[in-house]
Amino acid sequence: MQREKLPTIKEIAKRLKVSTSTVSRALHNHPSIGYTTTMRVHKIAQEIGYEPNKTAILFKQRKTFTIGVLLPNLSEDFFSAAISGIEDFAATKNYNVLLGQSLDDPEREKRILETMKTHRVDGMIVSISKNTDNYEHFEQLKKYHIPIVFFDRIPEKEAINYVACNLESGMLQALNLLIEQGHTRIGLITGPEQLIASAQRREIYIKGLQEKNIQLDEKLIVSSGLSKEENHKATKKLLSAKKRPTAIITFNDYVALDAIAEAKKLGLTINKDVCFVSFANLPIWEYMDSRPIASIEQFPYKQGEKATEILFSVLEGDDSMDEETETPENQVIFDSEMRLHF
Amino acid sequence: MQREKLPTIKEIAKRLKVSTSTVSRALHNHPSIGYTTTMRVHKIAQEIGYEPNKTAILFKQRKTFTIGVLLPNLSEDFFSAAISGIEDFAATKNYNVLLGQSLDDPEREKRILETMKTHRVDGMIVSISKNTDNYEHFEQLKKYHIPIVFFDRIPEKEAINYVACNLESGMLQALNLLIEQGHTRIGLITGPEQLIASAQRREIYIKGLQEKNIQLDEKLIVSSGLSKEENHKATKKLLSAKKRPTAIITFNDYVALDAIAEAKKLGLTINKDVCFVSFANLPIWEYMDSRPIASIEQFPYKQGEKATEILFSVLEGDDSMDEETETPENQVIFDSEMRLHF
DNA sequence: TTGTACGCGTTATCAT
DNA sequence: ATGATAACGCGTACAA
Repeated sequence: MQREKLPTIKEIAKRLKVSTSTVSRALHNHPSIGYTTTMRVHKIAQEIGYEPNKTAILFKQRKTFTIGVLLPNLSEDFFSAAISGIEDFAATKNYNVLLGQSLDDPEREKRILETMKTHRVDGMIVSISKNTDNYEHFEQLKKYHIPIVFFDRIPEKEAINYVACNLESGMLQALNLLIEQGHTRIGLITGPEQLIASAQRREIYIKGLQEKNIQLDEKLIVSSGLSKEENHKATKKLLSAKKRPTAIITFNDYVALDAIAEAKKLGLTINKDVCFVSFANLPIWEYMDSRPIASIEQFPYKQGEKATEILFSVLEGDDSMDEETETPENQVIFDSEMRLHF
Repeated sequence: MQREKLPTIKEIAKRLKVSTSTVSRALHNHPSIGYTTTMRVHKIAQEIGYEPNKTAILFKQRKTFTIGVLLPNLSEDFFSAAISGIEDFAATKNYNVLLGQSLDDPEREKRILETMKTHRVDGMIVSISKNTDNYEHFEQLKKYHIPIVFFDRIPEKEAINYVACNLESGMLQALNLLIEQGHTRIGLITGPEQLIASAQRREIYIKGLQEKNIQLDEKLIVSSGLSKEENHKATKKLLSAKKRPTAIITFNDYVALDAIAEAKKLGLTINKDVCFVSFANLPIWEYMDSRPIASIEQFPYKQGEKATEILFSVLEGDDSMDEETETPENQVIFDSEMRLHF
């Protein structure tokens, strides 16, 4: 079971007939150790291929120099971009990234959190699963002094650190664009009712229309469970109405893909009979002819990076008052931006 | 610097006025400990929220229950699928996944390997960077008894564990399909010369044509540095020749995207004037009208999963003879398969 | 059935 | 300038 022994400072000490403390200090170039001794230690260390045993150090220091990242999945472009941001930032601090995908399964999420906890990660960055409705397991971590920074999919709680993206700015830009282009019947495909993100989109949509004095038509708002079938259904519902919308804002890019496919199937020409605006920004859009006229960019890389930055500021801050680390600076909201595709 | 102290078995021992060993055994439900004692220990442990300190255990056991994963990037769909396979399998063994992206930068690759080593991961799964030409840093790990399983992008060495995908089966299927459909002038866009993958594709291409008695035209083989510009250039070179090919096999999906865009720009109709076959299989193809007629599927998820399985078989195997763990079973090659898109 | 003592590799503290 | 020793938290061989 036990793995082979690797060279330790003891070994070096024995060979040089000095004490382990001398070796330890020499290796850290402590000024109190004589030049020659220091040199000899380094030389032997080199020769026998000594590497400090981090597990021992971590154990002693009660730190792991590892941050846990828990997110729904890596297949979505959004999250793989986010983790790049996280990893890049963590690398600058010589931290490692322990990865877990919840796959939007609350049970899996809980299990992963559990292993992260027992592995004593120094902190966590979390984007919660779609179906999570209780946050007890996150509270748990607080007891163990493991700070969490949530990003993008954040729980509805007060005292948390988070990074998110404000959809309003981008969505209003998009609405204005559509209205300027003469669209008056603008549809909205939101996600499942229980998702905050769905409610948000709906509210901003309504607000935006009001600002421009456009009469709200409840029939132009439909929701989808986000499966392919439901996306198709939602689109069909919108587009086969008597007074069909000439533009549709979709919950995200994956919905947009299905919606565009469905619109084509219904014989409509994209960007002529009907055009789309979508949240997030698949890098692949530029290769597609039938694409939304605009995306609402939510900066996944930037979000990941910022979340990590916040996590480190908490980690490096006073541990003494770690009950209340959630200051305004630890709650960051980026503004989304509309990006034109044509 | 030091983090707050968490409950330990000492604490429990003190409260119950028993020895730490009793507590330790009770927590493991050791049969030698009396029922009441065991119960009392569990109760207190529960109350004060005791969690075994894994870092201490790992330190003692010289194991970390963590595998390191080093791959070029997570933006490519191929790798994010692969890591899902890895993570899923690792989870079944209660192992964690430490992640590192080389971004195809050999220096970064080296650094990541270094941190993985000092963090004493139990094993590694690696897909090497595009530009790596020396494998010393991998040899290093062997000294520290950290087994490596390579996948997909594997070094040209004998004694290694690996999982890869044999392109031949899929590519021959694709060639045959094209030939059956009447294509005789079939172009090939390979990658940079120094990549093994490029040579492979070239060889199989030539072999496939020979088998069907089709005269090889060297002009139909071009290589690209895989940047967007080079992809466009390579495509242009093929398609603007006097006797242009009616079908093109591209190095991968990203090349295909650029090639298709370029073909359109040249006024050609995809799948009529010219059609494409590509390696890998972007899930998004189905949403695109202008897509390759077929993909050569390389099963990233399966590769990741299998690589992890092999890693565990090595980890669980005899440590005694760890010089030569590379047995035939540890060198797995999947057959690629052609998948039609229409 | 329970307790004592030791070791894992390192560093910090207190001597010398 | 260097050495001896304790401590981090846990598991376990050996004693009682």
